Amino acid sequence: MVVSAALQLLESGGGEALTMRRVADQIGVSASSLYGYVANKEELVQLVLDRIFEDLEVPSTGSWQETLREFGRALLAMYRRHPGVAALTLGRVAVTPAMLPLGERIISELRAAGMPDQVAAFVGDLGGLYIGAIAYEQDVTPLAGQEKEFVDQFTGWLKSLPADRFPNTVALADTAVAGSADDRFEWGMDVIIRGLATYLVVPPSPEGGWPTG
Amino acid sequence: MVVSAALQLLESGGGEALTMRRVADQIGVSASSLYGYVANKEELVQLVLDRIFEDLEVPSTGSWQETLREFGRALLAMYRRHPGVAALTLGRVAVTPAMLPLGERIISELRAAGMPDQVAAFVGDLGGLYIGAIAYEQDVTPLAGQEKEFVDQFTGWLKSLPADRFPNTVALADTAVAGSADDRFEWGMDVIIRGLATYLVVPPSPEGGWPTG
DNA sequence: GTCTACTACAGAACACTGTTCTCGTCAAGT
DNA sequence: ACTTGACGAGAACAGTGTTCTGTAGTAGAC
Repeated sequence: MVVSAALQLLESGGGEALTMRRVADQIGVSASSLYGYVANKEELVQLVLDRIFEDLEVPSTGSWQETLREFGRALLAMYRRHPGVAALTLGRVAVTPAMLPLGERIISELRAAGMPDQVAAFVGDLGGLYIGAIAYEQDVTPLAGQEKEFVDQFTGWLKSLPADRFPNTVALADTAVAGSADDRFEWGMDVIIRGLATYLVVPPSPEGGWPTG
Repeated sequence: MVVSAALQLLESGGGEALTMRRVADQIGVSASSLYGYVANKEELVQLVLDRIFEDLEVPSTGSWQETLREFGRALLAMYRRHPGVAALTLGRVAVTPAMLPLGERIISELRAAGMPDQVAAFVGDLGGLYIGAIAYEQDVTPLAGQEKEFVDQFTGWLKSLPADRFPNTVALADTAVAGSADDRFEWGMDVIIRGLATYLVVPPSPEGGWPTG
């Protein structure tokens, strides 16, 4: 009830809209009465996080690489559906009951593929941080119409730098902003997955390309 | 003047201490008068970020791997010296003038090592996100004395899960929380650096270990 | 039937936040 | 001497999370 109202507020207004008074209004109750349902805002946030991760599941693919990639995409898509949530997961020990089956499946798949235990245990931390940070960044980034103008202005600034002091920065100005946000996200996941692959006890064959799925 | 006061507040009280009224008090001025020095809090934050990145420099090492690693450590150490700053960089297009020489040096080193332009241009984004997210997490995490107790409690919770439904989670409970925060950070950088190495136009020789410096 | 205990809620209040508006003071320029 | 402009203080506004106090209504006990 209260978490549904909170989710609705997040969807329509982002993280700043998640206010005790607004949640109370949403369910037709005074702000002070909210504290009958919930101890404080922190508890409300935890409930929201748990609810949200209930909708996620780890896809069944052939390879652990593709599983990680697909799950990462689903996670990012979920963050995008609920703006403001990424900011809530960062800076919080965001391990809710709903996450347990997800972590279990991923660890299982990684171990089955021959990944050392230490790596399998840490990969959730690394991936969660990366995707959470990306989602947070895109949350707060200037949106829609302004974005292109902003990017152009930023590129222009980089290009206008003195080429003798910043030759590489100037040279790569266009490259740095090339590609969509999705492209950058996919590339980052690629780096991480390629890095993880080097920990396999059965090393991949170098010729024929790296196992990126 | 104002940024020095702001930095002092961050050092002693963390991110929540950075308040316009407190900054004003620190320099012996009323809150409203602060707006004579600074347009708004956002501008003050940008000034703080720029000041902070002035103290950083990219070390000169033999390999690009060691350079990335050393710079990453310096960045994390800087975040730790100034609690609350990591939260400011995340969710903000945190490219200040003081960062330009740093980015230039890193891009230069990567290109010289044979890294494709696209990778060299993106690596700052990926690394900055990862380190910023880690620093933010450690910022907000319960500190000092409580930490060990909290970790033990968390491990206990994981181990108490039904082993038939979460066999891998239970099995790796100890492994997941093993190692210090620094260990986890170093490992994450290792994954990223190993992943980046796979993009080199001159591929590293697989036998003899991966080039992790 | 009456009284009591308890629950759910509302309203006001407190200590904050960023920001703006208005006012006063004081030094420099003409 | 008078004006102008800068500088800063104080109050105020619209918010925030949270707590305290009071007030209905309702269930159960005698």
